[in-house]
Amino acid sequence: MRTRRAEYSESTRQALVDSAVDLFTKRGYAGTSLDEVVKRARVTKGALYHHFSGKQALFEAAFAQVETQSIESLTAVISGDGDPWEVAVAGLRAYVRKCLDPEYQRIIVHEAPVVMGWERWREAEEHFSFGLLRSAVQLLVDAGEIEDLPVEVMARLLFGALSSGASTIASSSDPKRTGRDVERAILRVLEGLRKK
Amino acid sequence: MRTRRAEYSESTRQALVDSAVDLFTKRGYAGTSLDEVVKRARVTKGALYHHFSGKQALFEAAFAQVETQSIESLTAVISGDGDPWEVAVAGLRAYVRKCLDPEYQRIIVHEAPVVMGWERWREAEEHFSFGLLRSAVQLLVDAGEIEDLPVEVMARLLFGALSSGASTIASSSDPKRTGRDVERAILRVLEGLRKK
DNA sequence: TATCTCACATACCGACGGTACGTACCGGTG
DNA sequence: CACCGGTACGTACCGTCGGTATGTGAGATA
Repeated sequence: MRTRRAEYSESTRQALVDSAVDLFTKRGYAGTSLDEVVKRARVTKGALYHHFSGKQALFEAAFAQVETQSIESLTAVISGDGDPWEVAVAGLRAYVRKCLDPEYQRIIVHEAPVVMGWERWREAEEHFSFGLLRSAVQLLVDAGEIEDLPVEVMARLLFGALSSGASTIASSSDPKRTGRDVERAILRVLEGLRKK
Repeated sequence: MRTRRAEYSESTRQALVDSAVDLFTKRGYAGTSLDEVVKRARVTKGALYHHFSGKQALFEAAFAQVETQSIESLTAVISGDGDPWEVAVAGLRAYVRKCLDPEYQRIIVHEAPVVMGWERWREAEEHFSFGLLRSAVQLLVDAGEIEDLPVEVMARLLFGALSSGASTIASSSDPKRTGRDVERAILRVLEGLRKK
């Protein structure tokens, strides 16, 4: 049953999350006040605390929204069932591009581990970007394309390297050039792991 | 001229920084109140705001202290002038060990980029751990040990991978095993970049 | 229509970062 | 030795912000 009240409620919740994503991206978690969030969403703190248990919960909702959108755009790239190596390379490129999105970079890469705590962040990432990356690495190992080092660890290292690379690109004075360098370096590292 | 007054003052400042390092490590930046810091240092906020312009400045002092200690222990490892490759490997091992130190991991790796802002963190790191790592990479390239990809980018990627790897080890249920896996994986990546 | 419920709004509290101002003590000067 | 200037704090207070308790009105229910 889809009542009108429920629609209003969902709309309010969505407005709060959108506002949160926007402000957390611009000013960070600590720099964003809930008063600002509710003001931009044209509601009050009563609404916020009705939908979320607190600031942390609101952040996690913003986190989930950004990650969900990312997953959608990434799976579209990966779902093609061509040569595993080609697919993996395309996925890498797509992920680096994603990391350059301000929302993703600020909320997911930089703030989330601190705000949610590294342990909880890691757990949440299992179902999102990191989970996807690990499956990709697993595919490459299964296909015999790269050495079969422990997948979990390999994925972690790659994840860290990619995030760091994306941050470097984003704050570079010549993003285009740095972007090419990062891509080439990552590909070169993968080539180094490739079985002949 | 080393007056007694200056010694007292320096001692007070040091007590504040030590207290800050300890509390920031245990509870993080946001979770640490300045009242706690000054209480543990057995002074008041007046003293704190005499020595530091605010909470951020106190954090940066803590950051500098932890990094300075790290630099000292790392340069000791690297300063040996043996085979560049051996020195680099020893340096990598030493850095991963450093990342497992709670103070370093929490303050430098996790909190600093968020608290100081990524840009400022990057700038500060030029004179500390990252600067050291980049020189090490530069040495390997100059010695013709690895491919001469852009050093800056390579160092960034390696830095991110190492930090991520260290976090993985620290939160692993079997740190010893994970530690070995991370070391092996990193070395394997470097081998892949090695010129034949 | 009467009632109930829930999705908010309003008013308020305590904690915390930061500031203004007071003060005691050290170190130099006549 | 008396005096004085400045440094190194301590104390009292303010504004902001996250969180809570309670009121209320529109929409669902019978």
